[in-house]
Amino acid sequence: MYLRYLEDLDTKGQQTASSDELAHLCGTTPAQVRKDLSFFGSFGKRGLGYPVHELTARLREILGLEREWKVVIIGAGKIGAALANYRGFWQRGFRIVGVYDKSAEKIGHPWGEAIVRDIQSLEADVLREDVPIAVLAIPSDDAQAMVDRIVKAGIRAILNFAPTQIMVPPHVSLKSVNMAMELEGLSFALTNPVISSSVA
Amino acid sequence: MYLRYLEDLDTKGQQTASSDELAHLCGTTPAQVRKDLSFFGSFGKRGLGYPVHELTARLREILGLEREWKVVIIGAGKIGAALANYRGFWQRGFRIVGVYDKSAEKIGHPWGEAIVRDIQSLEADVLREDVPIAVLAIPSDDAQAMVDRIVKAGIRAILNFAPTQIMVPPHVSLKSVNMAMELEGLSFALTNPVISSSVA
DNA sequence: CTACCTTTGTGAAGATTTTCACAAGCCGAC
DNA sequence: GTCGGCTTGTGAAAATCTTCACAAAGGTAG
Repeated sequence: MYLRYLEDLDTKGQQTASSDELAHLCGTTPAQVRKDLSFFGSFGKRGLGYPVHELTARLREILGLEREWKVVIIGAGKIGAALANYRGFWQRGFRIVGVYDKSAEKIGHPWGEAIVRDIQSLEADVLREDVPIAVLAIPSDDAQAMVDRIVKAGIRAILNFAPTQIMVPPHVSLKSVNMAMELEGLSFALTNPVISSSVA
Repeated sequence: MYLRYLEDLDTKGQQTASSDELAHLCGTTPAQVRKDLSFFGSFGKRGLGYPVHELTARLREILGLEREWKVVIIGAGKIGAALANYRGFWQRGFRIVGVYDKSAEKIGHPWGEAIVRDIQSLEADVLREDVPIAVLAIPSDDAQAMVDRIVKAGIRAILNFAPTQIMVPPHVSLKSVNMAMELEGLSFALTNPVISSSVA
């Protein structure tokens, strides 16, 4: 999040930013900003603030965004389409090297700039190209089995959009996005205005 | 999350579930399950576990899912399309009553089962139909201005997909989903295998 | 060079969340 | 009945996270 706003400031040509300013932009507190950044090192100058350009570069380095990452998308549905077309991914160095589906109607057809491939060839492709990241946009029922397959093929990080709990071995990183659950959280907040403010 | 798995168990006809079983399904601990549920009441029977069907109903009630919620989608792009077609929303009682865009090429054209409307008519529609929830799937630069508009029109909850910080008055609920940031988290985990396990 | 204003970095304090551990209660068997 | 095996609900302890508050340090003006 800090990177997101530091890049804005850098584009605007701002030289330095105080923890106070970053906190306002990110919706947090100055103390939080300082503690967070201090985890990775001592980047600021007392009396001045943080050097925007330098800190931006440093955060990109810490996050591993100075290189390109190959990504496969599994499931050529609407969610996959939204992700593939999302400019933010490309800008951040994520390169979609393949889109896979199991449905015969989709296989072989063009899809954005890529062509949908048969999911049968996924393992071989991932192994050959050494792809580290997979985005999972398939139905819940198939999700865990697919995860087991791609983990065996060498995938080391998974972004999961199936609304189900996924198990991965400890060396594999997993993030899940569950849009229905987010909406349900809003429903809860609307239904219980008082409680929800204390539960967040 | 508990609801998600309780519904599965209920469909399978399972009568009761222990905190141990729920914890395994949800990827948490039995103590956590019991504390979480105890916040809302005392639903279990000692020696037996929680009554699946009854607890399911109770959680749906707590979450406000026993009614229908009108939702407008703002931004007729790929993300909006993915959401509109997402069966999970309908199943949970979220009814998409309108899709809005500002681009003249999209306005008036069919889009799923709805027709894309001019964003100029958004305020009037929201006021007339008393729509409580908006999904924001537009570029970051326009997001805050749009939020201010729809809040003024009476929207009380917002699900934001723009990768930017949004400010809302205290009576409005906000959830943000930032897919680029999720992927960056994975990049960080791949780059710093040791640290990331301690930072999560 | 000094006085003063600003802002970081960080131990310590405070707040919150998670885990522990066990009494209380339910069930079935005998 | 009552015994024994389970499982909840919950205070208390432990762990974690956030905020406070202030010494240390950079900058600037005179």
